[in-house]
Amino acid sequence: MANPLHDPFDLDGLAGEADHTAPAPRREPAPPPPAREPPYLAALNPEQRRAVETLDGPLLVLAGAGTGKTRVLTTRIAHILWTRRASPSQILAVTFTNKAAREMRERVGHLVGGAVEGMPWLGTFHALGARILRRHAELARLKSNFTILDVDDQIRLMRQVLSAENVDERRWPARALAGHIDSWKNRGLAPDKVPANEAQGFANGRGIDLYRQYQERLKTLNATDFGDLLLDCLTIFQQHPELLEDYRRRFRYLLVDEYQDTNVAQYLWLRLLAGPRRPDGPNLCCVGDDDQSIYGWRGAEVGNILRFEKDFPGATIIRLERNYRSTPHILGAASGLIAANAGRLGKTLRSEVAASGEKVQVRGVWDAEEEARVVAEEIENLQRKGHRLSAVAILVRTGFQTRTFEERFLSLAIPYRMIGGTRFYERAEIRDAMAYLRVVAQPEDSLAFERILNKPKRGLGEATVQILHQTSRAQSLSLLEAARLLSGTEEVRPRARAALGELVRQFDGWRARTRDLPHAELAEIVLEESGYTEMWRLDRSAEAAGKLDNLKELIRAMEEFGSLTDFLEHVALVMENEQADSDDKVNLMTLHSAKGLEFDTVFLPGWEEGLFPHQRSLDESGIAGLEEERRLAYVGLTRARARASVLYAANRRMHGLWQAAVPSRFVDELPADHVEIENAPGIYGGMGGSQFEERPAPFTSAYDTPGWRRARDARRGEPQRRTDPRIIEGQAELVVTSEPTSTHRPGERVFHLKFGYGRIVAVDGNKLTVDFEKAGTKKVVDSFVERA
DNA sequence: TCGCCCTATATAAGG
DNA sequence: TATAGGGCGA
Repeated sequence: MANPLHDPFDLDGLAGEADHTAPAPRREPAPPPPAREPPYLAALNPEQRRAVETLDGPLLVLAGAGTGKTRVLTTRIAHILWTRRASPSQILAVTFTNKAAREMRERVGHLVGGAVEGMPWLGTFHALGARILRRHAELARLKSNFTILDVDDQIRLMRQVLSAENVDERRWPARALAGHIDSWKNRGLAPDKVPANEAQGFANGRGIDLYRQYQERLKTLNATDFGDLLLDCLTIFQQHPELLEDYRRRFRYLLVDEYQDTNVAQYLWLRLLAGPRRPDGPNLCCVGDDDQSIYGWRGAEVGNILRFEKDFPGATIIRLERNYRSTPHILGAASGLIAANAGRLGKTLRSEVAASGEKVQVRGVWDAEEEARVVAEEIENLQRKGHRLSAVAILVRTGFQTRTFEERFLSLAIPYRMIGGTRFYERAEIRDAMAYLRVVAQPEDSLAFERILNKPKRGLGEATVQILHQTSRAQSLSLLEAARLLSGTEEVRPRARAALGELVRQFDGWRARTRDLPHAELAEIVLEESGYTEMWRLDRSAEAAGKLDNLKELIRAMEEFGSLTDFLEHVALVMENEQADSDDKVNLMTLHSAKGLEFDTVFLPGWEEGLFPHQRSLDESGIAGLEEERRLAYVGLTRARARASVLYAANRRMHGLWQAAVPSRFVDELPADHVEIENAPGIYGGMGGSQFEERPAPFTSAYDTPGWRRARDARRGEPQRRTDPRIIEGQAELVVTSEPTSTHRPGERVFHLKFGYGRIVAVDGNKLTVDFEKAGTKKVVDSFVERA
């Protein structure tokens, strides 16, 4: 292999590059651009056009929802190519999701007439990070065929580290450590850079040490996690400036999508690649919308976009404020809502849609079942009027909310599709199959080896695994090599010894055949000979058939790739198995996965305090969390072209407990001019008239939100009181704390809003087990019952 | 070593 | 409520 320090771009394997010849810094005079005005410019509005034509210097495009952000990005790339400012391989274009990358590639291809195979540097942060890291793997103590571990593997590896260090896993769960490490990596912090005081809370201050050990284990496994794909790049760039310089000269244009979602590591990565501003340095263009920053919880820093002018002096800022998607009412409602957030760059979206359209519908319902019933009914009405189901979406805050809708749709035979759910490559059987292939491709992948060691059952249990680990640690061997060693010694029982020997022999055989067999065929042989498929064939359970189908699908998917390595890379970085689903179905997904999409009709259920804004968000991040939730609401509303419908339920079952719910403060923040309120009769008034007033005092004050006040006032027939949206309650008030112990005693007769009268059977903290007269025995939280 | 049962736990999500 | 992981008995 060529020395990557001196000739990193030679490994590209790209044919037909314009600049293959000159490694030295140079900027040849560009050939004159074609005289004729490019056809794509005519399709742009003046601001978009300026964003496309401002090619020199840092540029921030603040693109509000529905203002043609992707069009600007893709047209800009086309324009760079058209004006001969750079060849395709000199443009770095980075996105967050594979979907966005794919769309960008397609649209650029469409604009420049097909040939964009030459854009090797268009992809997600992680894909591009992996690409760079594979070229310089040895600088990060890796081999270029390193494995990219998924979250599942990460946790298992951390468990191993924790148990090796005798850390009590019940007290310090691996998940929590994973969380810490992830957030350090998101902030670009290698173990030696983590501030000492930060890990105090974990395992008696051993957090950083555990982080270091985890990194060591990764290196011995020749593996990285997702965070390393960027973090290792940062380290390499910092330690090898000449190499960074090569990349800076290489990339004449940098384009970044969804800049508001970048975390610190991504920001540093971009800054390093952009370098100081200079004539031969790259030109950076970031596109984003601070109002759509909804990934703070996974490390995104809105600050990055807010700080752009400071970070890149002399930056041009262009606002795209013409919205081509939503009607004025929908846009008015969304704008009014988001105005309650402080610390925005500020945009005034104007609707370019002629029809004023319907107002945003706001509707209170009794519970989730009614919510689903109402939505399904409206969808059927739309369908009767000739609307397509695929133009309808239901956007929920949390995953569990989809269940009620699914049940309703199933019983009414309304076709629907779940977007986001469990992904193909996360299924257990797919992971197992992948683990076999990973060991074939990379025998040092001991995590994969351990995963399939006893799948199917080979009589290799806990005891054998322990000995394998000891041997592997003592002799610095991979688990596979440890197994090879142990299969020839007396250290394990004869049965296990034979099984180990057989497994090692099989892997040797499969590995030997990688060269002369197509990889999909080899995979079939591996799964067959290992007995893995047989295991599922013999399985009598209901899921077994589906799992076999999935395995077939896996083989089919493999056929589309050039090699086993390519396929493994794809799975690690893409996770989803693309399925073209053009059928006419209702779309069901979380608000997070709806970003970037649009629909004629959007239903937004579950606008209740605690669910949306989500309690956890408020507890963990206070006002910042609330503002992020509000941005999420903004994203939800702005998905709608013609119709948006907000719903909230008076009662919701969460974690198996019934909770009385109050309307979200966001409901109250929607400007009255743009909404039409339609409360189902009796939701916040009829029933007994006591559910708001006769609560214990601490509960009432905790729920003193605008939405709650509105519901209460509406009930009293008083005029609605609008609170100044800029005044946000202090964090303490946002936290709903349930009383730790109940004042209720077994034997008491109580009344519950949903279940009626009953007698307390047991008291556990604030949870009561109540034997209801009509509803049977239920567990409820004490604040939802009153003494009868 | 396997399998069952109990209990603790977590509910946002992409690469 | 649903599930996953740990503990314990056969």
